[in-house]
Amino acid sequence: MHQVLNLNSAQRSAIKYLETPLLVIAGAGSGKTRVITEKIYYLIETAKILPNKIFAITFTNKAALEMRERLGKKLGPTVTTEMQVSTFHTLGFNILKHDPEAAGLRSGFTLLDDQDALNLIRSLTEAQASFNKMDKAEAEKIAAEISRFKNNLISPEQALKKQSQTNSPVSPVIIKFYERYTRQLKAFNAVDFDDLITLPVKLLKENIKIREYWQRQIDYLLIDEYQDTNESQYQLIKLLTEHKKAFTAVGDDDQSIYAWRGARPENIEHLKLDFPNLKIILLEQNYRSTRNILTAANYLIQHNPHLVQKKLYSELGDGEPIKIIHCPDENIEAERIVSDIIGHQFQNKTPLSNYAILYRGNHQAMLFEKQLQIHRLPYNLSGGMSLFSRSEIKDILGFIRLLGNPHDDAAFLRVINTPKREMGPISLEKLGLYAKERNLSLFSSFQEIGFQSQLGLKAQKTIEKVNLFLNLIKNTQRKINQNPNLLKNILEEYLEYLDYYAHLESLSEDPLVIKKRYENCLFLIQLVDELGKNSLKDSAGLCELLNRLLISQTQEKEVLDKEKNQDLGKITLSTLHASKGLEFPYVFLTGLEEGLLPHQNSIDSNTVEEERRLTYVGITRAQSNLTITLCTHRNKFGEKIKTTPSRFLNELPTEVLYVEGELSNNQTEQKKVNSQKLETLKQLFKK
DNA sequence: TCCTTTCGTATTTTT
DNA sequence: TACGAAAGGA
Repeated sequence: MHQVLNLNSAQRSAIKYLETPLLVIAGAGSGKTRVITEKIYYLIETAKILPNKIFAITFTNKAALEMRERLGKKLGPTVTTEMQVSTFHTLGFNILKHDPEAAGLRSGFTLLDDQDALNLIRSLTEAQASFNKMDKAEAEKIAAEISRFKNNLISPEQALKKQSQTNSPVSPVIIKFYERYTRQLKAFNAVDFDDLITLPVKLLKENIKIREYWQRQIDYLLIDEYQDTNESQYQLIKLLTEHKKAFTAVGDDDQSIYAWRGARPENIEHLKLDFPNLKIILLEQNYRSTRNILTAANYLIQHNPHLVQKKLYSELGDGEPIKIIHCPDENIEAERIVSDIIGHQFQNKTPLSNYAILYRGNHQAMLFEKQLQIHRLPYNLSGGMSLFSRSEIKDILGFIRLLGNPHDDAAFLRVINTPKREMGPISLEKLGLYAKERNLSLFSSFQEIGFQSQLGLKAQKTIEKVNLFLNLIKNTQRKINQNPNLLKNILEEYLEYLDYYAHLESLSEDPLVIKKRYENCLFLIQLVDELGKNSLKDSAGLCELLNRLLISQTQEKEVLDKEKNQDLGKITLSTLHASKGLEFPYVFLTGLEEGLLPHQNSIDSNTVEEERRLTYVGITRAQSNLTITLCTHRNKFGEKIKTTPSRFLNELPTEVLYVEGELSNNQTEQKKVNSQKLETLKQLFKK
């Protein structure tokens, strides 16, 4: 029998417990990932469950990849490839792909990313005779409402019914949009990201055969970050496990920071009700942080109501007190933190990757960036735009999508006028109208004589240019069907044909940006080529390839990883949200001011508890040193405004705090202190 | 149709 | 302040 070493008793029992459904409440830094991977190992080695019957669900591709990596080290690559480690969305996609017709789709359906979805919603107003496109903010609101309906598994009809019965706060206009949007997706044979969960739920609910098929596939299910599940994801879990009831959910209610995106931490409570013999195990020993840091975290989170009482403890010693620094304003805050890092790094020869600066909103990052650039310190910025939402990538992706399915209207709209072919919104509206009347795709409509004569004589040039482009697509399709391996060449030729480099040059002045963007294009081509190497049979197969690319941006990760490994010497700049799951020896938690953390909107909408959890997440990122900063004044929309210290500061125990002298409230004085410090450092560096 | 100016508005983000 | 989107001119 396999021995599990170096684990505490709670971890061990979480790994070995198989009798009933299990919920593991895993505090920050309690070795959660370790427990999941060890459990999988245990399931295979001791419980003798076949690897391909073990499913593990995560929220992000990053987490899925990480888990795979860890398992690979332990179990070897062959076992790992058999295992089903995937995100919710990938699992949903696989379920849909297995039986597309039963889910009301045709095979080769298109996956719209949220930008496409947003554009689709915006285009719905145009057709509604009001000629002005709705503004972006409005569309985003509607998209969010639609998403909320979907996450709660409410169909347009149900929404309408509910609307008429109760005085629901959602306007009938939005439900109308929801209904039209759904119809439109169906017409395109397209799904959005939410559909990747909701359609499988519907399918499994209604179709016993398919439900039983999937239940048979899964002998044991593990769910990571359970507190982040929304209603539809929870239903999916329930449907997949209701037969065998063999699963482990791992989560932490105190780290639930995505309620605004539909996550329902109360699903922890639902699990108890739906599975009465649910076993709950708490992981409370923290292996990450010193005692002082954990004391602060425990005190803070105690101010939130709890269903399950949990108290993290550490055996790593008291460590340093938590430093609190008041700064006159945000510029000095940034200066101060950066100079502290420089000083500390110089004295201790610590790698820069040991430092993290955390903040509530992305706009705060700019100041830190500026300071780091001044001092030529390399940094890693969290978030940023995903490769797939970059415009240059969308241009190529749109072309590939059209090759896979010329009737993909969203893709058509994306590429038809980039670079400019004199096909502006007016002609496009005519085209859209023409297409709608005849129930044709934009691609087909444009080629009809009837439409081209509608455009009139002035548009001869436009027609010529667009036709040239449409013919290119048709010819390229033919080429791919003859030899799918030519894809790479074809795409490279396409860039040249477009004179895409020149196009990029017209968009930006910065030669570095232009180069980077062009490299992104080449990278994408490489990616598509590798992904399609052995699986691509014809142009229609491009659809699935692209869907996989959109759901799992995994390949991008590989490149990023290479970069990351090279830059062990980079400071991390991250939002609090993006910092979840990470850890750093030295953490700076910035901007603890009312209105910023907690954010003003959360104060207005009574969701300060989530902000407290966000702060809790921030504190528990720190391993040995935590510095909290706040400013007495902060520029807000161009105006300097006096701030109030965050209420969270009062919720920390004074005995673990070291508050730096209030005397430096004076701006000029603080500036002097900063520059003096830098001077001494410069002297030191010279030696 | 496209380029420039002006205006309005401001969390968090993954798939 | 700083960005993106609406509006107005060529």
